[in-house]
Amino acid sequence: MQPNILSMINLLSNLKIAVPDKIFIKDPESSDLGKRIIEHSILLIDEIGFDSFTFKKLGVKIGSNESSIYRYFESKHKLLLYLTSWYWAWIEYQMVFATHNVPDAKERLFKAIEVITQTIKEDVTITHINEVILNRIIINEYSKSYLTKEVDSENKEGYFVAYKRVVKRLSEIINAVNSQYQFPSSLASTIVEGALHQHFLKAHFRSITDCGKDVTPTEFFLNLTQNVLKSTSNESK
Amino acid sequence: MQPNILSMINLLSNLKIAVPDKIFIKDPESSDLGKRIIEHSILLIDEIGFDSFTFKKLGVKIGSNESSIYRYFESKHKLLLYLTSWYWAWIEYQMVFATHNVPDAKERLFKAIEVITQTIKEDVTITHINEVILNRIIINEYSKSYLTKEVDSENKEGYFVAYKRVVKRLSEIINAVNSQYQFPSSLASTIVEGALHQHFLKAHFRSITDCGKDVTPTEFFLNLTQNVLKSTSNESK
DNA sequence: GCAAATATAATAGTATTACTATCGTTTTTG
DNA sequence: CAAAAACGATAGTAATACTATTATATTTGC
Repeated sequence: MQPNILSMINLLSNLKIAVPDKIFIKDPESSDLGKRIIEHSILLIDEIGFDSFTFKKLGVKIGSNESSIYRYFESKHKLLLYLTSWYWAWIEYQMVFATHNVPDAKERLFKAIEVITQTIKEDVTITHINEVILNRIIINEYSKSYLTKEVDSENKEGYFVAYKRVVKRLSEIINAVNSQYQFPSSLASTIVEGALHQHFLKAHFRSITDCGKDVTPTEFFLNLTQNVLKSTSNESK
Repeated sequence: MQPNILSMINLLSNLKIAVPDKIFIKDPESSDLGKRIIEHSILLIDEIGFDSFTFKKLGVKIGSNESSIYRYFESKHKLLLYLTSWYWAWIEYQMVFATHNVPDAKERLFKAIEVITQTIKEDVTITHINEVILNRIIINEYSKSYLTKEVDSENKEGYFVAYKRVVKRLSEIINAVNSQYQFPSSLASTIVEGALHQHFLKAHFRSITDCGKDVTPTEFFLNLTQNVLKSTSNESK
């Protein structure tokens, strides 16, 4: 029997999303102040952008002190890594639930792409994290978390595992649909990154995207993936 | 008149405005110091990354003063916009040149994708601009030029026209190959952005890309585009 | 060839950022 | 209830991202 949507949502909201613990000094989930830091950093970054975001400004917003925030995160960069890790871990859970007990590989791929490319419409949990706004932050700021000179050492520390797991899961589903296809990882990473990009273009550079009112990034990437995998499977000898 | 001739005329007139003049205070091409600023900003950004790059450090490198550099660019952000505009205008030139006098639409698409996705191997010009290094900067820093709160106003000022022209040209070539395909702009923008991303993954996150020693981003995107356009053209009513 | 215009260099100064360090007070908990 | 942990307040630092001013060097137009 299929569990209904509501029970899945409940289960999701009760799950603690795992973020690599080297990212923070003190786990923000372990205290009230920590949760307020996360909640309001999402709101403030969305409001003024990550570049203008400072711990001092966040302190004012939450009625706390700059120095207290530094006891949770050693820098705003680490805080961004925390938020992005949380987001991708959350997406991974959505992917797993959406594809769970779906026997047909093509249907699993359809569901997975939907989870990855869709606009998050409503805040589904009752926690301090607003996923709708966090999704906007990912679209606008995610690249900044890895486009740094420290990317290789931070990658070694495991700061990007959540993101890489999402891409790997998608590439496995792609492979299950068509094991003849030569580039499952590149296709998966192109879909994940490309979805964020199409959402950005939709909001700021409409002349170079077909996504807008009528067309969604989901439609575009579903069509693209179907065509790519259909063609190659027809070629199989 | 033939379309390829129009294309060349178009390009020539666009090369003159390759870099919108509102980007700089004083045209760096107009003086020796200006050229040294461009030449060494490329080297220094590649060396230490855009985030650590400052006009003071650049001044030391070129034996000049911070205040003199500020007479050319009002901020390091504007300098990045200059470099990226120059890069995309240069790519556009390469695209038009490579597809010029190629009668077959599929062949034109092949050549265009090659120009956009290839690793730039050698510094082809004799100018102060090293395209190999500039290409690395675009891979590592381009997103930062538009992932800002000012993107809409800067877009209105025309700071991203060069980039948008490259995407539009590619989408036109896609359309010439298969006018039935529904998402030429999204496919084009996905290829342009995705190529940069695959190059980045190749260098830093090898586990989520198939691109590496054996496979190039060019191969991946050529295969993808062919499959996407083949499938849809077969469906044409 | 020389004055005027322009370009560049040198110096100083400002507000802000991204922290670190210290210390006192409040809150938690064993 | 005492010790530990958490938090707040304040101060301080080096660097950043500039602006402003003045002096000097270079180019140019007549």
